[in-house]
Amino acid sequence: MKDTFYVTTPIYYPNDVPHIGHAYTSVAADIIARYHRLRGERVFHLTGTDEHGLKLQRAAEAAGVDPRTWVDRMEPRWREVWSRLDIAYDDYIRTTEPRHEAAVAQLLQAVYENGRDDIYPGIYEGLYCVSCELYYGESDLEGGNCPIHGRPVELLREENYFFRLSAYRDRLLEHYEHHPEAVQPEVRRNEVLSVIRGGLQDFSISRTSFHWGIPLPWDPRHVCYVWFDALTNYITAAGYGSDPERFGRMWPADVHLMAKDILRQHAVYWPAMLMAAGVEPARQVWAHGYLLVGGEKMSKTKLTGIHPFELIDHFGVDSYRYYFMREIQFGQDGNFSWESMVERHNADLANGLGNLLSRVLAMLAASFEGRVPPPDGTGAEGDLPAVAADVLGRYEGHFGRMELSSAVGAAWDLVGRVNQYLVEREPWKVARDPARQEEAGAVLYAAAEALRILAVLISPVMPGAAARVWEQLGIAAPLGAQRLPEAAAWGGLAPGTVTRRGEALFPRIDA
RNA sequence: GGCGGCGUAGCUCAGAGGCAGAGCAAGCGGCUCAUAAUCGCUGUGUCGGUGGUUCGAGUCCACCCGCCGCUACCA
Repeated sequence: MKDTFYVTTPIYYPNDVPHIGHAYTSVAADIIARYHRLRGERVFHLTGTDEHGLKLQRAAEAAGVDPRTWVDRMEPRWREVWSRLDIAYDDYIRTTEPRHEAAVAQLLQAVYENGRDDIYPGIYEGLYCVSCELYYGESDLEGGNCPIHGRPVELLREENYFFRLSAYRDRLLEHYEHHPEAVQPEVRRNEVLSVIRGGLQDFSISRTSFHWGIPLPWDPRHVCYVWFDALTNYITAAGYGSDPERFGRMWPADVHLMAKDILRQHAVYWPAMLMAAGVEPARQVWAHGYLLVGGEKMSKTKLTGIHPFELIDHFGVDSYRYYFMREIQFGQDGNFSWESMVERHNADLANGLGNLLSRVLAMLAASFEGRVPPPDGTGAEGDLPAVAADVLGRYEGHFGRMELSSAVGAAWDLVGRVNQYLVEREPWKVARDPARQEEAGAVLYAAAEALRILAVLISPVMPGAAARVWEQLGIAAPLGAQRLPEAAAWGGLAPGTVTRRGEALFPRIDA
C-alpha cells in the first residue's frame, strides 16, 4: 500500500556541465521534498545521472579511457553541486548500476511479452552525420547540412526495435481526461493533449551503431536507446521487479519534475511505456519553465550558461535557493539577473528577515539578559498569532498547488507584520520604564515567537538559515523534529530560553 | 498553416465585467532597538493597437501588430 510521497528530478547527463537551469529543477524538488517531510510524511526524493549513450562513449574514447572510467570521473561533478546546494535526496541512481540494468531488462521484457507486439523490429531511417555519428531530425539541420560540421548528412537505414506508441493514443487521452492534474501546469497539459490527439508515432528503442548501453534481453546485438533506459530510473529506485512490497509503498510517483523541454517524453512516452508493461503511470508530471539570461534561453554557444558555484560563492546557498524559488513563478519562464538577485537578497533576506532577527535579539540582550521573557496574557502580542495562522494557511495552500513562489512569499507577510508591530509597540522605549518591564517583555516574546515560526516555515527553502535562526533563538528541541502544523502554532517558544545573538543572518551585499 | 500563451507603473509581475494593484526601485517624513536598518506617506499608467458588445471593458467578441511555446507541412 502506497505510503510515501515520491518526487523525482530528471537524471542528468554527466557529459554536460551543470548550470543553474539543472539546479533549478533539483532545488525545487528538494524544497517540495523537505516541505512534505516537515508535514511528517514519509518522503522519497530521487535524482541521478544518465550514463549511457553514444556521446559519452565518444567522450571516453577521446579521453582514451573506457566509458565506465569516464562516467566515474564525470558523475561526481554533479553530486558536488547537489551537496553544495543542500539537496537532500534519498536515493541517487546511476543508470550504469546493476540494479538499474536489471530493472530496464525487466521492463523491456514485460512490454516485449505483453502479447500485443508493442515492441517489434523495424527499419529506422534517418539523416546521419558521419562525423558526428549521430542522427538528426530535419528541423535540426542547417540548410540540409549537419549543424556542427556543416557537411551534408546521409540518409541511413538501421535495423531497430520500435515501441508501438501509436497504439496508446486512446488510452492516454482517457487517462488524462480522468486525471486532469496529471500534467501541469495547465498550458503544458493542453500541449500534451494536442500532441496526443494529433496522432503518435512509434519510436525507436534500440541501436546497433554503438554499444555503451543496456543490451536488449532478447537480442543483445542491440542496446537500449535513451528513453527506455533513462525514464525507467523512476521505477528502478522504487523497487520495480526486485522488491514488490517496496514498489507498492512508493509507486506511483507523486510528481515527476522537469523543465518543459522533456515534457513530451514524460507525459506521452513514459505513461504509455508503463501501460504497456502493466504498471500504473505517475500521478503527476510537472514541467517548469526555463531560466532566461538577458531575456534569452541560456546557451552554450553564447556562453550564457551559469554554473551554480558562481552564485553560491557570492550569495551563499540559502540566498541562492531563496532567490530562484521566490523570484520566479513556478511553471513560467523566469529571468535571472545578478541585479535582481542582489535586490532580493538585500530587501528580503538582509533587511527583512535578517534585520528582524538582529533587532529582536539585540533588544532581548539589552533589556532581558538575552532570556526570552514571558508573554503577559494581556494581549500584548496583538494580531501576531492571527497573522501567523493566516500565513500558515496560505503557505500550505500554495504548496499544495505547487505555487512555490507564493508559498515562500506568504512567510514574508509575517516578517513585514512583525517589523510593523515593533514600530507600533516601541519595546526599546517601553523597556526604559521600570514600571513597564512586563509589557516590553511580552512584546519581545511575541516578536521572538514569530521568528520561531518563521524558522519553521523557511526550513524547506533555506535549511541552513532556518537552523541558524533556531540556534540564535536558543531553542533546545531540534529543528529537524518540528512538524507542521503543530510547530507553527502560537506559543511554542518557552519563556526563559537563552538566546544567542550571532553573526548577521544575511550580510548585505553591495553589488 | 493549425492550436495555445503573452503584451498592465522605471523593473518583475498579479488582477479576467463595477473607482487601475503588489513587491522592488525612487522621493518626502517619522523612529533610532536593528545589518545606512525599520515604519508611514507619495503611482495621471494611451492596461500593445483598432473596432465592437455592454449602463459600464485590462477583463467579453472581431481584426491587427509584436514576442513566445507546441505542432504540421513545404523546401
